[in-house]
Amino acid sequence: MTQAQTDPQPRKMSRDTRRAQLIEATIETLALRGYARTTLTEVARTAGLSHGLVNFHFDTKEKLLSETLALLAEEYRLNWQAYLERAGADPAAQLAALLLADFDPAICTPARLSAWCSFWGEAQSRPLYQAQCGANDAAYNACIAEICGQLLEQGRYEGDPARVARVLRVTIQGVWLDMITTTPDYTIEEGLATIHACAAAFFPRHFCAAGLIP
Amino acid sequence: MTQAQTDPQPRKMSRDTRRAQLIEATIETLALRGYARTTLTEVARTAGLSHGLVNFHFDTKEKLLSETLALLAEEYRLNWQAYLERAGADPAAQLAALLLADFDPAICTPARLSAWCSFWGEAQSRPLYQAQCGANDAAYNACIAEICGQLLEQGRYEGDPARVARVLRVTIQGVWLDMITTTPDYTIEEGLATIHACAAAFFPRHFCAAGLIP
DNA sequence: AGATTTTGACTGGTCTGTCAATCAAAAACG
DNA sequence: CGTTTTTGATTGACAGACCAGTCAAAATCT
Repeated sequence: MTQAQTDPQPRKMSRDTRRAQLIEATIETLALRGYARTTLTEVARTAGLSHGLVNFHFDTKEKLLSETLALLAEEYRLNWQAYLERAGADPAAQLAALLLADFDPAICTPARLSAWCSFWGEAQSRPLYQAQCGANDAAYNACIAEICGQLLEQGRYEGDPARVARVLRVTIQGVWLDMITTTPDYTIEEGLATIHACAAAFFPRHFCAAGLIP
Repeated sequence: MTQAQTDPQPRKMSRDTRRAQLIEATIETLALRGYARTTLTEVARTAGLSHGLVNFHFDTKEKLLSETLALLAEEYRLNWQAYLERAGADPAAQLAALLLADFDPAICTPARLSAWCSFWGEAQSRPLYQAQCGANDAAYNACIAEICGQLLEQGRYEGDPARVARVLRVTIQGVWLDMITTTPDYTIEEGLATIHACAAAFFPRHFCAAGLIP
């Protein structure tokens, strides 16, 4: 977060450090003010820097926003892939890991959720969204569909893998949206419970309201 | 849609007609350009009018957007309540009606979905969203939770009514988001099939992939 | 000293909201 | 019924504010 205002920050920092700092400030500003009122001056002030620096490091506002979205997409991808890797080979455990991943406290913060929502809401940024997230989204979809397919087969459940996978995915997205738009007090636990209820409906012998059945 | 540009529109029209016309143009503009790039001039041009008229009829841009959201919220509420009324007293039929309602071609248009998304994404408009939609959302939630409760009991299903209801609701929202953000070609039928798959998972003796079981 | 980062004033452009003038329909009048 | 007046919708030019991007100068580092 901002160590702004009263800081004797080292004047010169590595390019990457400054860029990361500005991107983080962009996420915060998107969350706090929304896409429409996110100005370079506001981003710079949140980072405790002057607005000229934004153009120095990113050339244009568009590139700043583009790289912000790229960062969000990349950290999202790394997160679920890490969870998946730790889950082993069992499809039920893999699915449980994927569901947990999206509620990891590093990913599922108010600021990041709001920032995502800002990008979704901005029609202008939809081609940008496709460019930055299309490949990742496709990989995620293929992955969760594959896992659901295995689990359906293993548990002799009925259902179309692609549709079950899509329900799980959009339920997560819908819960995310809920966490942003509804009045405060929607905890990560409640979000997880909702998605686990959904998983339990499709895979009652593998999931319950509390999550994966051991 | 716009009969703009080449029109010999009657010069004087009723206040309400013009206001409705401008609100419709606002929805289109939000969908096409996003919240951030929605300007009064653009709205007016879409409506085939001069931009001075917007301020004449709505005073400020903020009020225009506020009334646009109010219209969306109201037509949404009227729609699901009408579906519900036609459904009779059976909870399964009521739930089927609620699910269908959100994919009614009058509600579920690209422009309207995008406009909703614009409002969700704009942090600034979140208090406005609560003010305009909070009561409606609460009524909807209470309604679908009640119906799910009845259906759970009637069918001797297991599950928490509030959570089942929330899964269904956020799945609809998630599908809506999908229909906007993913590359084209996501039909209403596919959306309905997804939500029906979800309902079938919770209520397998009442719903199947094709919808309500007769 | 030379290289690089950082600042903040400045510019050109865009947007919102205002307003005086215009215009068409309705009302009042002869 | 034709003419004039009134009403109120409509227009487009304009002012004030704000913002992205530029740049010369300053600060800092090597």
